[in-house]
Amino acid sequence: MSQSYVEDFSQKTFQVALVEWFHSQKRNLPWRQTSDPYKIWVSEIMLQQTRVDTVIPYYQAFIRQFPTLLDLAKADEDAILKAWEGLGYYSRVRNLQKAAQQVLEQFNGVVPDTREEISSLKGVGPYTAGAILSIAYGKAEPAVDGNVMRVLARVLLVNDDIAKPATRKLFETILYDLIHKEDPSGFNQGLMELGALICTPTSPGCLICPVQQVCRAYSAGKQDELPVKSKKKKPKSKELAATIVQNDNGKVLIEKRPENGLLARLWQFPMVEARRDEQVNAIYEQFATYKFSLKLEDKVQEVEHVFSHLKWTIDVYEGTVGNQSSTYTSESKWVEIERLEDYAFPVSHQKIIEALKERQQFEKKMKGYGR
DNA sequence: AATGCGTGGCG
DNA sequence: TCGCCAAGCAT
Repeated sequence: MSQSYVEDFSQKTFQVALVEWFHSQKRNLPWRQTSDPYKIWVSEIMLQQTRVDTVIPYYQAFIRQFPTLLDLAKADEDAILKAWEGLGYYSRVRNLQKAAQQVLEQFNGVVPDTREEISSLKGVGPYTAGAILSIAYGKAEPAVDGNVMRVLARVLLVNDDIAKPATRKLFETILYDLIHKEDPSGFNQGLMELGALICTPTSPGCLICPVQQVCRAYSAGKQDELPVKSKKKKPKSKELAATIVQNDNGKVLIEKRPENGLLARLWQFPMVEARRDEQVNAIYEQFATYKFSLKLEDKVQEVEHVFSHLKWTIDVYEGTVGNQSSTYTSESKWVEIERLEDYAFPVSHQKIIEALKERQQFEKKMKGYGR
């Protein structure tokens, strides 16, 4: 019961201390310079599972490139993916664009200000809905993220496992009571800011905490035991082979990843899943569907790519083809090495591309000495 | 409810 | 070196 958690809790003291602390100590972040719901929305999507320091440059570039909801709605998919390159969770930006189009079609171009309407937008879940409603529109709606659950688990001494979906709902219920009705924006952001700066996952700064006097975990000396969070499984390993195929124009072959799933719609070098001892066969089999014949050369690199649930080991090979540079599918294309930067690749491939360019430089130099 | 979906930083 | 983490959402 949420009632039992806030019963005998000095709500007003907590609210006032938190909000005053936030307004005096808050960081000066780019998305705090605007009241434009679209820009606040973009920042909230970027900040999902992503650190502030990582987001800042992406946010600034994104807003410069897509200053309004309309600019985003009409942009090319390849352009928005390129703007998101390196941020991860790429479905976020595709959902964001779909949602921008939804706002144009269904809400006359205005980001809606009710929980029901805003929750109908692609990629806007309970947290993001509450964040936009409170920060952009001043509505007294909870915004429960990992910071908020950690802070409240400590302050209110909640022992529920914060990895369970039901626990987020418990905190939402608590917050409808606990939220500061006159300054929901400062209150919600204050909870998150406190979690980011003071009430950190390890070694929380209780000695300088603005709500130390009302914190139940601190009173009980349990701030290091909370929150309770069950562990994730460790990523499963897969072995893959990628091939850098070059034609005699010096262009390399890239292909677009599938519509859905991991790294959806990003580009990559042709890649197959195969154990080390079967990779050469697997590669030839893969290229049997193309209209040219492949001459496979050496393995040149090995790259690790760790996801939250997967671990790839990619062996990188080089290969060449003759004149015929047509390809079998429309989702593949030949690209000059200098133009690879126009396409959005996963981070593993940025390492591969970097190494490829270094090899090219080296060969160029050796050729110069040879003559 | 449980799982899939990225990346970089840190102790 | 490596597990854990950081302003979650879709299915």
